[in-house]
Amino acid sequence: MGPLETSVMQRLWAVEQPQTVREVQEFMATDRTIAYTTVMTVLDNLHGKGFVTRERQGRAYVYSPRETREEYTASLLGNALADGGDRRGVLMHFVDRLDEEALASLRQLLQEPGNDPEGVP
Amino acid sequence: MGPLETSVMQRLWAVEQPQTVREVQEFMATDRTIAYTTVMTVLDNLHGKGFVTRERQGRAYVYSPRETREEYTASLLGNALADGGDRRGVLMHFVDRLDEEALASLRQLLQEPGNDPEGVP
DNA sequence: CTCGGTCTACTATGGGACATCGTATCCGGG
DNA sequence: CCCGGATACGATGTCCCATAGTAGACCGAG
Repeated sequence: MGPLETSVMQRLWAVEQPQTVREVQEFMATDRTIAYTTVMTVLDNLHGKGFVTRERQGRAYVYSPRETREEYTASLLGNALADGGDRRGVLMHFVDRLDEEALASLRQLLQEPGNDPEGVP
Repeated sequence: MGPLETSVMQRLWAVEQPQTVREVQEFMATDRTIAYTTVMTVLDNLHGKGFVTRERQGRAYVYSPRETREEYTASLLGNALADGGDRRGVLMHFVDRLDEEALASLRQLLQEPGNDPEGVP
């Protein structure tokens, strides 16, 4: 994903409501100058790549992220881990560089036993 | 990093000894046809980007990876985590998708208290 | 000392992805 | 029916990567 595509995604992630092209464009135009059609193309590309979904609302499309930002980032981590060599070695260096806050989060998340898929009626 | 650059790095990581351009080229030429100068350019680019170091050995350079594959991958994970939104949320989804083996590694790594930097004379 | 082979440095070209936007077309409301 | 806003389509420029040729440097063998 290129930088502009990333900016657009971050905008979609930042607001709750699905956004029209115009809404995204107007927001981005506060920082930089950018044509309506540029934003439209980017959103269309993101849709083609499956990063966002869209739905007609009247005449316009409204765009929403397909995954939350955190889900998406977690996928990136997972993929990198999957083809990055020895997993144990990778994880070792990874935790080595985490700060205390992240370590605390991780420890807690690992304690909660992955709520075993028992009968939860 | 492009696919060819990745292949070259993986070769450097796979062997222990620093490699000359010719050695890398000969290895890659078993799979595909690739010119000596192509491999040279790639190694030179990787050097320019800081992914490999090189040293003169006689007339030729010998190239070595700057980091181990696992260190490099761990950096990728770290960077993704750093600018991928709420870290706790990311980690939650991340561990959710790990298999038992990875979870076991992680649990063990987190138990070992980061050998406190006490006086180790 | 000179020749030839090997190595590097420099340069060039083509493809693909991204950023950028203009024009043409379409459609619903007044 | 016509207008304004929206989309669809396509064109262009740039940058990075893959690919490789050529020229020059250097070293060892006669």
